[in-house]
Amino acid sequence: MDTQYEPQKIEEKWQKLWAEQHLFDADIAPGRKKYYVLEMLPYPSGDIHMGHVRNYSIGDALARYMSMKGLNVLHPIGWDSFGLPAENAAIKHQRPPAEFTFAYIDRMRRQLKRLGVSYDWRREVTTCVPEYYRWNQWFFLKMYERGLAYRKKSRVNWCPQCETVLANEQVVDGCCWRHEDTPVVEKDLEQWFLKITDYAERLLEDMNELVRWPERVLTMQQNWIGRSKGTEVDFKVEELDIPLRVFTTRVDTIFGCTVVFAAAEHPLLEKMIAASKAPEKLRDEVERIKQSAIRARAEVNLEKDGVATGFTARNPYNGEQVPIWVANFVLTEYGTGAVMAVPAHDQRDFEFCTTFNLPIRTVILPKDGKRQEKLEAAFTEYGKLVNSGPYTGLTSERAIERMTHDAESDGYGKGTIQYRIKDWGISRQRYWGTPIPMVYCDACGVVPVQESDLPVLLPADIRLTGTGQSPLASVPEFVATTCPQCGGPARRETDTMDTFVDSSWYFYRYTDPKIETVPISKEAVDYWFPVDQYIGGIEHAILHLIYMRFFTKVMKDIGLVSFSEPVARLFTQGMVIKDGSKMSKSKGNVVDPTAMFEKYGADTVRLYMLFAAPPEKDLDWSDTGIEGASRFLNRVYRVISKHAENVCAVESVLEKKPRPAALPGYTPEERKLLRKAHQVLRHVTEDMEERWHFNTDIALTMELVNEFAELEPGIADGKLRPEVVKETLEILVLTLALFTPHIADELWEGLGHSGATLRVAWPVYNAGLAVEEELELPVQVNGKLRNRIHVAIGANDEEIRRLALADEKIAQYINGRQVVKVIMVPQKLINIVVK
RNA sequence: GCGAAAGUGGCGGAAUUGGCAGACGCGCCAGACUUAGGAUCUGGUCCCGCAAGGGGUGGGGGUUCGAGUCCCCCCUUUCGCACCA
Repeated sequence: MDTQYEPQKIEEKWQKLWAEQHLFDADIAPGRKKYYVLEMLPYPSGDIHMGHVRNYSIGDALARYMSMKGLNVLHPIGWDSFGLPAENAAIKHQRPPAEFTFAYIDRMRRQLKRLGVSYDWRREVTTCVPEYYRWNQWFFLKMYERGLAYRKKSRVNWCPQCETVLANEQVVDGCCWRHEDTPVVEKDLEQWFLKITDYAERLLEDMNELVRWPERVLTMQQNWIGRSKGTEVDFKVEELDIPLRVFTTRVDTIFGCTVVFAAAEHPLLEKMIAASKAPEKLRDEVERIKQSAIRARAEVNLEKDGVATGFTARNPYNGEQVPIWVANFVLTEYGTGAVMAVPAHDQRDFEFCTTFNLPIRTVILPKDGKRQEKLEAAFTEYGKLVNSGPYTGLTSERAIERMTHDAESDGYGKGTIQYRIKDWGISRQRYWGTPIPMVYCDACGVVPVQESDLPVLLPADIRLTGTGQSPLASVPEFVATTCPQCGGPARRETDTMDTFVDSSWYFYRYTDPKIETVPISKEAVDYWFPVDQYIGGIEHAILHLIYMRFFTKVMKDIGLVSFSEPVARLFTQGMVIKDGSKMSKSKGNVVDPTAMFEKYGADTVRLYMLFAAPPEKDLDWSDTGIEGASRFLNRVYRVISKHAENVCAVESVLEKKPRPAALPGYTPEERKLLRKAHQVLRHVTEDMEERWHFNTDIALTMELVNEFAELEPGIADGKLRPEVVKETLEILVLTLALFTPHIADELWEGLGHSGATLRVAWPVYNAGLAVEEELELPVQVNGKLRNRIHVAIGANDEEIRRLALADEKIAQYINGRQVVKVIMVPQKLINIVVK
C-alpha cells in the first residue's frame, strides 16, 4: 500500500468499488432480520450544508454497524423538492422552478455521493415528479371521501405589497419577509383543510407506543395538541333570550363569576349591536377591541382592554345576572369564543377586573382553610368551595365532577374536551407544489377529480410573476376543465398543497419507489416497517413529526397499513453552529462541506462531526478541531502502512472463534495491547446498541493508537508477534469503518483482506481478554484519596482490606486513630473511616 | 408567565448504576529531528504552593463513609409554547 495517505484518491477508489458491487442495495429477504435507518430527506437548495453532513454521518455509522452485524439494512434518501425557494429563484431568473430543482438535485446528489454515505440509490424518491405527487392527490381524495378534507373560509396572512398569501414562516415580526416595512394583513380566503383534529385523541394516546422517542419531542407534541378537559356552560343573554356558551376548565369557580367575556369576533355580537341602544357606538368600540386583539397576536404583552356591551348574562347555577364585556384577550378560535370571568381565581380575569373596577368574589379557599386578607393575585389552585350554594364545602375536584353532571342533567351544559391543535390548512397560493385535485362546477358545486384521472399535472410552461393570486389561475388551459360529474365546463382548484403533505409519507415510498398502481406496496411495507431509526433535527419536533403520524393513522383507517405508528425510534441531533450561532448565509458563518472534502477528504469531515460532540448536542465548528481529526487519520494510516506488510500474510485471529481469556503464550506486552483492543471493541459495541456517544468511541480508537505506538518498539525484539499486531490493527480498522469507511476499507485491504469492511462480520469482543489482570484500587481515608494499591484480579475482600490497611502511606494517615469501618466497593475503591 | 434541557480547565468535551473529576482532542509551553516547520516525535499543561499539602464541577444548604451525579432553595443560558380560560 501507499505510504502516503491521500484521501481524495482513496475515497474515489472505494466509492467506485462500492457502486460497482452494489454494496448498499437492499432487497426484501424473507426470514432475514431487517433494519430500516431513515434520515430526514433534504430540501434541494443547491448545496449540502454541515447539518446534512452531521445527520448523514450519524445515520451512516448506524447503518454500517447494523449491516456488519448481519442485518438487512434499508438506508434510502430522497428529495423534498417542491416548495418556495425554487419558486422564488424561478421568479427572479424567469426560468421554470423544475429547472432549478433538478439541477440542484443533481448537484446535491453528487455531493452526497462524495460523502460516501451507504445509500441504496436505486430507491431515490423525488417528491416533485408526477409519479410521486399523484399519490398526494390520491391521499387527498381518500381523505375527502372520508370527510377528512374540507373547505372553509379562513384567515390567511396577506402581504399587500406582494399581493399574495404568505406562509406563517414568511411572516417575520408581523411583517412580510420580503417587505420588512409592510405589515401583514389578515384576509379571509377559502382554504382546504385536513381534519387532524379528528385524530387528536389518537395522536395523544398512541404516544404510549413511542417509548423510544425523546421525551422532549413527546412533550412538545403534547403541548401542541393541547388537550384540556372542561365544561361548557350556557349563560342566557337576558335581553335577547339566547344562550351564550362558555368553556371552562374550572366550573367549580362559577359562583365567583362576575363578568362574561366574549371575543371581539364572537358571532353573537352582531345581534347585540343590532339590539343595542347605541349601536353605532358599540360597533366602534367592538372594532377597537378587535384591532387590539389582532395586534395582540403579533406583540407579546399587550395590555388588557375591553368594553361593556350593556347586555347581561344569567349564570345558570345561581341565577345571577352578570355583565357581558368584549375583551381583547379572548380567543375566537379556541373553546367557544367566550369565557366566564372569575377574577378571584384566574390571573387574567383578576387583572382585567382590577383595571376596570369589576367585583371580585372569592369562592375557593386553600385546602388548609387559610383565607388571604387582601387579594393581590388570583388564587388559582384547587381548594375547597365557599359561597357556592349547594356545592359549598366540596373540593374542587369533586365539585367539577358534580357540577358538570348537574349541567348535563339540567340541560345547560356538558362535559367536553378542547384541543389546541387546529385543522391543518394545506392550501397554498403557489405554483411549485402538488395541485389540489378538485374542480368547481357551476351546476354541481365542488367535485373531486376522478381517481382514474390522476395525476392532475402541474403545467410546465408558466410565467411566474410573484404577484397576484395563485399562479395556476393565470394558466387558462389548466383552469378550464370539465366537471367529472356532469361533464359540463368547470374550473380547477388553482391552489397547491403544503409541502408538508409530501413529507408525510415519503418514507413509505422508499420501500417500493417505482410501484405504479398503488402509493405503497403492502408486501414491501410489511417487510420493512416500522422505521427502526429515524434521525433528524429537533426543528421538526412538531409539524412534520405530527403530520407524519397523522398520515399513518389515516393510512391505517383506509387499510393501507396495519399499524398506527411508523417510527419505532427517533433521534434528534443537535445543530451545527459556529461562533455561537447557527450557520447561515446571512450571518456569514457557513462552512462549506465540499470545500472541506477537497481539503481534508470526506472521512476527516465525518470523523470530526462525530468526534466534536455527542450527536444530540449542538456542535461548535472549529477549524483547528478538524485539523486534529485529519492528523489522527494520517497517523492511523502511517502506523498501519508501516506494519501492513509484516502482518499481511498472517492468518487473522478475528475470523476464528473467540479464544480463552489468557493464553499462556502471550507476553505481557501482547496481553496489554489485546486487552486495550478488546476493551475498545466492547465499548464501541455496547455504545452502538444504545448510547451513540460516537465521540467517546472515537476517543477510544485514539487511545488504542496511542497504546499501540507506546508498545510498538516491542515488535522489533519479538515482544509483540505479528498475529497480535494484526488483531489489534484489525479491531482498529473495523471500528473506524463505522465512522470513516473509505480509509477503513483501504487499510483493511492493506492488512491483507479483500473487499469492503461492510461485508465483514462485526467482531465479537473477547470478554476474557478485555478484563484487567491486576486492579489498581484507590484507597481513601475519610473520603479523601490517599494512595492506590495493586491487587490481583481474584483477590478476596479480606485480602484487599489487609493490603490497604498495611499500606505504608495509608498507615500514616490512620496514625493510630481508631478504624471505625472499612467500605469496600468491589472493583472500584476502598474507603477507611477513622475517628 | 408556563414547560423542557443544560451549566465541569483557555476551548470542544469525558466521568453509563452515588465510588480515582478533567479521558480523548484542540490550544498553549518546552524539547528532539530539521535549511525550514503550519510535517513528525517526546515531555508538560485544573487552580494555589518550591514542596509537603490544600482547594476545585454556576451559588447556597442537605442526605451519605463518599456527591459533577441524589434532595431542597437560588442564579444563569438555550430551546419550545406564549393571554388556550
